[in-house]
Amino acid sequence: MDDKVFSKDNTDKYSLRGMVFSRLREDILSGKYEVNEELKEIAIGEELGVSRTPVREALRQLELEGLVKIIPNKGAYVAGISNKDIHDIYMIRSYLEGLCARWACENITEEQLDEIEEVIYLSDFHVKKKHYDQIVELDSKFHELLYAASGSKILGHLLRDYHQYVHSLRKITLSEPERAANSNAEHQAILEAIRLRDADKAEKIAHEHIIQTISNIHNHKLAEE
Amino acid sequence: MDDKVFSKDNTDKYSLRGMVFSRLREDILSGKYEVNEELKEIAIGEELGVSRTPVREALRQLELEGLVKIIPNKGAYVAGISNKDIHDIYMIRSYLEGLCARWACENITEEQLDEIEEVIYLSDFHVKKKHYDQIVELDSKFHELLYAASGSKILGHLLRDYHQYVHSLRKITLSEPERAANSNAEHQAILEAIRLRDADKAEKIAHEHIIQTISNIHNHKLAEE
DNA sequence: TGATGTATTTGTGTATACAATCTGTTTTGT
DNA sequence: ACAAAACAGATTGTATACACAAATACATCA
Repeated sequence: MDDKVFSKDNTDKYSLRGMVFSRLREDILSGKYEVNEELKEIAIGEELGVSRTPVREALRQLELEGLVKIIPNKGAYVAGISNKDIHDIYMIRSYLEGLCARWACENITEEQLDEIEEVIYLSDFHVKKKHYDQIVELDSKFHELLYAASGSKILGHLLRDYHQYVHSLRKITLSEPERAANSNAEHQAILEAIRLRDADKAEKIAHEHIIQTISNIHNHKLAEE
Repeated sequence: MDDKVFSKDNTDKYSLRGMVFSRLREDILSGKYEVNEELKEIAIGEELGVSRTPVREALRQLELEGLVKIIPNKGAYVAGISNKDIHDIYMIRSYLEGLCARWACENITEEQLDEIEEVIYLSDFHVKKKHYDQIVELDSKFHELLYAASGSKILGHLLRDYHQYVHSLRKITLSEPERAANSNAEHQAILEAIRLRDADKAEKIAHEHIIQTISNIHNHKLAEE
């Protein structure tokens, strides 16, 4: 529900530009637009009931995120992300989450450790009850807390970006019961390693945690088709 | 010289927005603005001789890059990057360049291998002649070719971003003769590993290559102060 | 008929005007 | 004297108007 916690900036729902930005990103990621489809500022503006200005700003930002390709004096086109892109993002994340866990070993406070423990504990409960929405929410929270614990503005920024990027996918991946339980067990293991300040182990487990997620997505995709 | 090669999008010099964007980024990274200094749209517009519109769009994009913090209805403030941020970026890069080298093992073509070899060969020459500008240029080119060889749009995008980010710094780091020579030797080693399709080795060397750069920067910083 | 040049259309690039919002201060009432 | 409210100034948020560039269609000419 409360997406604010995970958004690093004010890019969200507090201005027309933010609205258009989120909306377009959602629509592109969800496949509402064809890849290479032209995004006309006026048309989008009319559809959303705003003028060109917020639309323009949103498009320029989406370009930086790589979801839109802008050709000067010509137009904006949907870039979209392929299955390979998604796979790449997870691979990249696997490395960076590892690094994040490593840094967390050096920087995390007792309070943060407790907070993460609480999240895992709560998540365990919801896994048993099969409350998938809460599980997804708590999974996000776990990673968010880890990002904060890394003590790195840059790394946090980056991981949050990718996290949001694949957010829609994650709802799917975690909705498979066994995976949700395993995932939580892995979170537990990461926490333990960090608590013991075992950087090598924490990095390794966090890394493998994301790799696990990849194979899970892969299975899911196969099952779909 | 030819910066275009490294820019993934048209964010550069082909529009007022692009101009303002590059200019502001440069100015923020080079420390022309104080951290937390307010960036007023009108003032910047007047200084650069453009209206608010391109300035606004540039600021919104810089926010996404993390260089500017925008408080809604209030203003834009310089976020800047600290020495720790730079260190973090290099650490992140060390992992990602490793991954990049790994993927290059799987995807690189013979032509690309030859091209990289040529760059290294040329660079060797300029190192001996102490042509620092060309060395920096070729170093950029080496990495750029590797990014392309990874076959990953996402990873390439990301690494190019960070590469640009620390571009000003890199001019310094490579201008130390021994480092330039060592750096080139490391490039050679990376190339060899990739040619032999030894992913583990390629990843390891590429990773350590960036780590080396970090300690070099560290030394340099110490020498400065 | 085909090619070329021009006019029209469409859409972006930029500038400016106006509305909403925030901040700090002054004023006013107790 | 102090607190709360109202006001003034500045700055951003949005809308609109105009300028420019690109694409297209059509007409003209070889």
